[in-house]
Amino acid sequence: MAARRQYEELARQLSAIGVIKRSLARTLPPECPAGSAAVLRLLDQHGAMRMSRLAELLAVDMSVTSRHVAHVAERGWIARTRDPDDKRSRILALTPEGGDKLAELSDRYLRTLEGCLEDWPDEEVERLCSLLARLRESFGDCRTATVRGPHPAQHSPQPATHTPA
Amino acid sequence: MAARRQYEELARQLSAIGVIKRSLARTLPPECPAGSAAVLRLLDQHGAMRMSRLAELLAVDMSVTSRHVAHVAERGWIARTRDPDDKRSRILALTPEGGDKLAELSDRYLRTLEGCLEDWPDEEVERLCSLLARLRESFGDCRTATVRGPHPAQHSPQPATHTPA
DNA sequence: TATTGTTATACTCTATAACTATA
DNA sequence: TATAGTTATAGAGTATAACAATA
Repeated sequence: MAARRQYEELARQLSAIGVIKRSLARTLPPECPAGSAAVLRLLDQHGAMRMSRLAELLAVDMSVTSRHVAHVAERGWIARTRDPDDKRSRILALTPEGGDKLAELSDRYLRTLEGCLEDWPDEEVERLCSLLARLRESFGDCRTATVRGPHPAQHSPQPATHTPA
Repeated sequence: MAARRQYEELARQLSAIGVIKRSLARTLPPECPAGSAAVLRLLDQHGAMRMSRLAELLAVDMSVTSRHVAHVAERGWIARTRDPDDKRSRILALTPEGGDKLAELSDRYLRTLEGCLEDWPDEEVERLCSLLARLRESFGDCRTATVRGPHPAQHSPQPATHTPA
């Protein structure tokens, strides 16, 4: 259990990560913003899946997922087919064009990352990854146990417990 | 220099941090969203300063800073006074009311963080903080050296080199 | 009735560009 | 002419709620 001072520092660091994400997002072409890229990446990594599963991996609401998916589907980067076993569901799969797009994106994105972190030793990158993964786990686990405090607007029992990517 | 696989993993982790930030942001009262809270926090931490300095610490454009500042100023949480030495500038300072508000926010925010990370040893929190700080440094340093790639819409020479909080 | 997904609406955060006022 | 800051506008991302189709 760390000191409050450390949590303050962590809060500062977390709130400042935005600048990095925006920096990386700027490497993406205008027709494929970050949300769309994430959809392509997850479908490539995990294979075909349904909306609900994708929403879980993205860790956002399904309504948001639906919009991202519509965007990439309109451009032919993914295919949506009805699930024969449950006609409410749609199965999402990366198309060859989507695969090409993803390769192109990843190349630019990862080269930028490499460029910025070229002087980082392997182990540091590894360590950062695993600490971030663990951070997400810790947050996922305590999702229901939100601090109840003095101010009223509290959405008490949190919705579904996402367990993202 | 790490392997591409590691950068892919880091990219995944970075893109998934959003869920944590949103989780923490939900602890804030509606009248003081994250942007406003960040302004209060930085003025408390660094003392009075001008807009341009605050924009640098927030690592966002000054136009964005201006709006956040207007929001907290309207509520009496900060005071804006003209700089007598340069009447274009305005000096921003936390008011007592702003200090109270910040204390209230921080309490909720940090208790949530503590709750989620209660099983983390000190050193892990420390390590995560310093890796994140270093990540921001690495990105700040390579800000001008963006990868030039196949797609045209490249805002070549990046704007000012922010060196945030 | 419950679940899967879509759409409408609203809000936050951000950047670019045009503008005002000082320097 | 250049700089500090503001405002107008536009775009991305998100959530909530109402809805349609299916289970």
